[in-house]
Amino acid sequence: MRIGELATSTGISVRSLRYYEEQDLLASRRSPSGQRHYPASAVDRVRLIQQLYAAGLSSTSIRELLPCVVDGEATPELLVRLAAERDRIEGKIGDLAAARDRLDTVITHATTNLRTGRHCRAG
Amino acid sequence: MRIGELATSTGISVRSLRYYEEQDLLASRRSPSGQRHYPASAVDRVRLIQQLYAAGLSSTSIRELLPCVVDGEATPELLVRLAAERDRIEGKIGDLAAARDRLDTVITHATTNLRTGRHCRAG
DNA sequence: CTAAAAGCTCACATCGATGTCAGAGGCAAG
DNA sequence: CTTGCCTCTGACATCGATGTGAGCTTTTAG
Repeated sequence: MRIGELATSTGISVRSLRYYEEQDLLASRRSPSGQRHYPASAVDRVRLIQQLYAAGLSSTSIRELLPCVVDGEATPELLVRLAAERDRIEGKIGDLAAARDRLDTVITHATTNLRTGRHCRAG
Repeated sequence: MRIGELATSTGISVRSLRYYEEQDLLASRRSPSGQRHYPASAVDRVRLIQQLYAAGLSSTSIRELLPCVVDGEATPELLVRLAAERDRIEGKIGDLAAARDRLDTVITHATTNLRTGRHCRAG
């Protein structure tokens, strides 16, 4: 498939797909005229890339780790990097959960206040 | 306390504290010579700001929501914004958990492969 | 008093993924 | 052939929190 179709079927912009290629995250065959062509498997690959981006990995990290994530095999050094990213993500989950809990408390409290007739500017 | 002390006791740079003030997130009294002075409670406030930043809120969102988070009271509109942020955070937690699980799977798999003598470049 | 340390403002730099625009070429349908 | 849509490269713009440096004033320690 060509880049436009990959874009629509993944929800990722054409610009980003070209950027992924530039970052060596996503390969493409080129037609004689220079247009990019992708196998059907590219859809999953793009989704995986997006998942890792969403998890806060940089292009560099994804480039290094993606082969292992796809293959399920890694050198000891890469295993260390994988574990480090995993721990970073775990830590971030904890931070987010704490913030969520804080907001939940506020929401509960504020809702109760509203129900009992008080609001922000009232005493 | 002055800005340097607040910086060291929160681990936030002086630059960032001034930025928080510029963003109306953190107030200060000024001495006659113009130096910022903070009450002891500023430490907690800065930590709260950081927590919200870490949860992905923008300065604008924090500015709007911070009073409510501190007071525990909110107008119905703010309650909607609070809930929206909460849901966004919740979604992000889900994304991160999925990525973490993916990495965990890879780590487990790769570790097993290593133990049984295989590695990245072997068949 | 003096020198170091800390504070002030202003302004410009950074990073990274993505948006956007320009100009040119490719390709299918009329 | 032409029209319209897709694609190409290359370059510049963006956003937001923070870094950094200059030049100057205030505070503190000796």
